[in-house]
Amino acid sequence: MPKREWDRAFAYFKKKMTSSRQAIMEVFEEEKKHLSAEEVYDSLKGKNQKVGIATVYRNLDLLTQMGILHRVYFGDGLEHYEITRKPIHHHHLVCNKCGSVIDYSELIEESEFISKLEQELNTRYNFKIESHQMYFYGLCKKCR
Amino acid sequence: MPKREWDRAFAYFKKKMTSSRQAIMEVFEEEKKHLSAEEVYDSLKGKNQKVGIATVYRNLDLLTQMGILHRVYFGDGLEHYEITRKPIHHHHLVCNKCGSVIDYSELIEESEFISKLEQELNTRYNFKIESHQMYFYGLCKKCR
DNA sequence: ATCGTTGCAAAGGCTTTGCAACCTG
DNA sequence: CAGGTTGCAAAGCCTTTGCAACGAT
Repeated sequence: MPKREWDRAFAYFKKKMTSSRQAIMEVFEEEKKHLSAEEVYDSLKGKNQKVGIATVYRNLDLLTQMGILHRVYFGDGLEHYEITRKPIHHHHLVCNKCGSVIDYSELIEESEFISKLEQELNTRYNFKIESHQMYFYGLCKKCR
Repeated sequence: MPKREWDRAFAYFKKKMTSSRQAIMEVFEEEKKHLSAEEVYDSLKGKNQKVGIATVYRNLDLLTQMGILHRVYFGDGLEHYEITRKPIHHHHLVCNKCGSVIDYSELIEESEFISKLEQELNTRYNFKIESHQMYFYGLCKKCR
């Protein structure tokens, strides 16, 4: 959020801070959820910010590489993006019927458990786990 | 695997057992991993089984709906499919650099933990969780 | 014989790319 | 000013669909 941090991050990656990028980040800060490229594009149009769809894709990709956003996938054929909020991870409950998605913050026991699990997996498979994603599929309140 | 079970399953869903379907399932049984539609298609071609790509897609979809296969997504833009092996779930370690994927079977403590977690989430969000998927991203043995 | 299934090619949907004009540091 | 960034349209991919011929029950 603080504009300073943005500038620093962009400088570090040798990227420029443009109005498109700022506008895209504002969309995520306002909507606070997982958005597809087209949803971001539409949201910008609604705010009279004329940003081409290609630019939206390019910047979602850039912001993902910078670690500011990350991709999530719910099985509907589109990539979605959400703000990376450290250190609070969140996972998703996806409704198999209506496709709605509930975000929930990792419970404390859960974070602890996963952390231990990651250590175990790192050892066992000589891996270096950097992040994880968990999806639960089922029926939501309305559809069950 | 037992052909009998297939016949029963297909009869139940009012579908016919065709040579294409049998060939597709054989590919999964032989290769025993997550395959994309095109990988299945290529594998069939290699076996001199002429099955159109559209048929591959249609049957992967059908088999998924029947619960025989399920979809997984590793972030590379393609859907992958794998055989559903009850009751042993497995999760994935995905390398951010080379894209390789390691499958590992859920550890016992893990199954237990997730099971409890699912109950908690069902109560908390009035959900009915039917399945889950977990992905760990990082660097593999070769790339770390 | 009926009705699901297949192949082919065309269409569709999401994402990427080429390139000239534009803007930031 | 130099070099990253943008918009537009075209191209690229993966996936789905229409339709006539085919095949399983």
